[in-house]
Amino acid sequence: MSRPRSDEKRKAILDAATRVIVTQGLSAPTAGIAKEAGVANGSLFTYFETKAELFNQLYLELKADMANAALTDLRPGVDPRQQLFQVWQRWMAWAMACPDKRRALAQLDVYGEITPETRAAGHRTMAAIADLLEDIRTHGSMRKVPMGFVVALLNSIAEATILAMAQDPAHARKRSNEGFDALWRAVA
Amino acid sequence: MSRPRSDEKRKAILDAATRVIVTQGLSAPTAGIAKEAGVANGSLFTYFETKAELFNQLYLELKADMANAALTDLRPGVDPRQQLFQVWQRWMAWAMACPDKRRALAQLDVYGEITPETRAAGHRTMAAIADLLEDIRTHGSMRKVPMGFVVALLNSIAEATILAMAQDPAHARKRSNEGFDALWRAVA
Amino acid sequence: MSRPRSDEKRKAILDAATRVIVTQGLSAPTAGIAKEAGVANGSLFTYFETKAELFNQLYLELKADMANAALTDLRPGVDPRQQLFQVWQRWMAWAMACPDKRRALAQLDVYGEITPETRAAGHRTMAAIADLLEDIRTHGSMRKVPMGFVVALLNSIAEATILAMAQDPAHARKRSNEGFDALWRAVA
Amino acid sequence: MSRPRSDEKRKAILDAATRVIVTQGLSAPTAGIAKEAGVANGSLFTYFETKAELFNQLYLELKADMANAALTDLRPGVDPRQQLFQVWQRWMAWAMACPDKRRALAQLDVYGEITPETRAAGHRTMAAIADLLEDIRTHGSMRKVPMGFVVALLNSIAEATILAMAQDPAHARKRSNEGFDALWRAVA
DNA sequence: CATGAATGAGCGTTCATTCAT
DNA sequence: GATGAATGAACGCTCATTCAT
Repeated sequence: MSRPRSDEKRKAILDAATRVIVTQGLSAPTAGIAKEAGVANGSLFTYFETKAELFNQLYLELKADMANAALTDLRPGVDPRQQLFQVWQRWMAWAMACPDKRRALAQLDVYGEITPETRAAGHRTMAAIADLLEDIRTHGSMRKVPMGFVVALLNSIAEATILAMAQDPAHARKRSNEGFDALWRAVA
Repeated sequence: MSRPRSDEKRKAILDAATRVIVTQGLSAPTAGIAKEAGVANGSLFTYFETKAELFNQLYLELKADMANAALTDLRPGVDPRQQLFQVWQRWMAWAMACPDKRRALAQLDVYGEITPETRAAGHRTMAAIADLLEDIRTHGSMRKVPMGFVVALLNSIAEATILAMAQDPAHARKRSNEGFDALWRAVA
Repeated sequence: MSRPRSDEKRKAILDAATRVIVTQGLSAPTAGIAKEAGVANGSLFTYFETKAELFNQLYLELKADMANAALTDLRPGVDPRQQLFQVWQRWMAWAMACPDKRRALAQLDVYGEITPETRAAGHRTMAAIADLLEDIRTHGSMRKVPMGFVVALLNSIAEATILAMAQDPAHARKRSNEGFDALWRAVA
Repeated sequence: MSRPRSDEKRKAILDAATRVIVTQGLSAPTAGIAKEAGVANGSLFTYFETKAELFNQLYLELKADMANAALTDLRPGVDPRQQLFQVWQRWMAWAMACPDKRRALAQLDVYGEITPETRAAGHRTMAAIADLLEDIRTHGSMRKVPMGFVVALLNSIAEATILAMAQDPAHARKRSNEGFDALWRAVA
C-alpha cells in the first residue's frame, strides 16, 4: 500500500559497499557507500540499521556467494579427491573472477564488529565443503586431528593460494594446482 | 630529525600501542595510546610523525620480535627437518607466550596503511627462515614452486595453527605438532 | 483544506502525542507519536501540517480540557469565594486525575513554537475564570492591579500547588486547601 | 607546562550559551554556541563533556548569579519583612538588568537533562532566602504548611511578577511592589 | 623536549517532511 | 486517503594533528 522496500536497492547498497570497501577500506563513510549506490545517505539506514549491520550482512552475502560458487555442480558420488579438486578449482575461479568480492571479504573477516552469530552463519554456508573434507580427513593422515583445525588449514592454504594467484595472474592456473597439491598432501 | 631523546618513551608508546590495539582495535585513538604509555598525547607525535608511522614501526618491531624468537639458537649444521621443527616450536611458543603481540601483529597485518616498504622490511627479518625453507624446498615436492608461494604457505599454516592453539590452549602442544606435520607434508 | 476524514484518527494522534511528550519530551520524533497512535508516520502529516501545528493544537486541546473541567457546574449566583473555591477544587482534581495531560501541557507551555495566537486562544478558554476573578479583584486588595497580572498570579500559584500535590499525593487535599488559602489572601 | 585551560574561555562559552539559548532555544546547535563564543566547536567539548553537561553547569551558574544578586548586603538583624523586601527588590532588579540570564534560566529549568543533583545544588544557592522565609513562615498563617511548598509559592509568585515586569517595563516598579504585597499576604 | 589545550574536518545517525504506490 | 520508503540537512561528538606555553 506504499512503496515497498526494494530488494534492488538493498543489493545496490551491498554492491556499492563491496566496491567502496575495496578502495577505501572498512572506515569508508556510509555516505560514500550510499552515494555509490545511488541512494540518499539516510536511505542506507532504512535497509541496514547501522554500519555494523550492513557489514555483517555483506559478510554473509559474500561468504554465501563464495560457497555457492565453490559448490556448484558438486557430484556426491565420485572420488573425494576429484570432488575436492572441483570445489577448489571453482573456488579459485570465483576468487579470480570477483576480485572485489574477495578483497572485501578479506577485509570484513577482520572487521571488529562481525558478530559470532554472523561468523557461525558464514561457516554454515560452507558446511558442504566441510562434509566433503571430513570424509577425506577420516581416511588420511589427519584422522586424529580435530575437524575444525583441518578446515582452518584448508582455508588458510586457499587464502595463500588466492593471494599468490592475484599477485601473478599469468600463472594463476599453475598456482592453483600447486596449492591444491600442497593441500592434498597436508590433509589427505 | 635526529633520534628523539628518550628511547624508553618510544618503547613505552610501542608497548602501549600493542596493548591498546588488542583491546580496541586499529581505530583506537592515539590519545588513548599516549595515556596508556603515560605520556601526553602531543608527545606521541614527537616520536612518531603520524599514527600510520607509529603502526608501521610497531609492525616491524613485532615482526622482528617474532622472527628473533623463532630463530634463537638455530644451529645451521643439523638436519633441515630438525632445524625447521625447532624454528616452528619456538615460533609457536612465542605466539603462546606473547598473545598480545601476536594479536596486535595480526591486526596490523591488515592495516591499510602499512607500506610496501614496511612489509618488505618485515619479510627481511624472516630471511633466515626463508633460507632454511629454500633448502627444504629444492629437495622436495615443491622443487618447481616459486619460493614466495612456499613462504606464504608456511605463514598461512602457522597462522592457522596459532589460532587453533589459542582457541584450545590445553591441546596447544598437540596442535603445534599436527600443524608441523601438515606443513612438512605440504612443503617437503 | 477541508476537515480530514477521520476525527477519530485525529484524536488518536493527539492522545498519543500527550503520552509520548510525557515520556520523551517535546523532542520526541513524530514517527514515535504516529506509531503510538497506530497510524503511519506519513498520515500524521495529513492531520497536522507540521510538528509545530500538532503541538499548537494539542496545547489548545489540553488547555480547553482543563478549563472545561474547572468550570463544570459553576453556579453564577453564589458567593465569589465559594465559586472560586469550586473552580480551584475542580482544577486540582483534574490535574491529579489526568497527570499526563497536565505534564504534557506544562511542557508545551515552554515549547518554542507555540504561537501568540494559540496562546491567546488558550487564554480565552479560561475567560470564565478570569471573569470570576475580575469580580473578586475589584472588591479586594488588588483593586488597582491590572487584571492580567492577577490572572498570572492565579496561574502561578495553581501550578505550584499542583506540583506540590503531585510530589506528595498523600497530602494532596491538604496542599490544595493551603494553596487556595494563599491564593485568596493574595488576591482577595 | 602547557597552555592552561582558560577560565576566560569557559566563561565565554557559558555567556555565549546564555545568549544563544535566548534566541534559539535549548535545541541550539553546540557549533553555534562555540562560534558565538569565538572558539572552535571541538573546544567546547574540552570545557564541557557534553551539551547536557554544559547546560547543567550554566543552570547552576545562572542560579548562583541570581541568588548572589538577591542576597547582596542582606542584614540579618532587621525586621524580616524589610529583609524579604530587600531580597525581593534585588531579585527583581537582577531580572530586569539581565533579561538574557533570566530567560535562559527559565528555559533551562525545563530542560529534560538537568540532573537532580544540579537542581539540588541550585536550591542550595538560595538557602539563605529559604532561611529567611522559614523565619517568616513560622510566625504567620503558613505556620503549618511545609516549607518546601512555601518556597515553591515564593518562586512561582516571583516568576509571575518578573514576567509581568518584562511585559510592561514602564510599570516594572509598580508590578514589583504589587507582587511583593501579594506574596506577603500569601505567606506571612 | 614535554604538555595538553586548540582546531576543525569528518562521521554515524536521526528525523521532519515529501512522495510513489 | 493511507502507507511507509525516500530524502538530505542537521547534529553531537571524536580525533589526528598542531601549537602555545
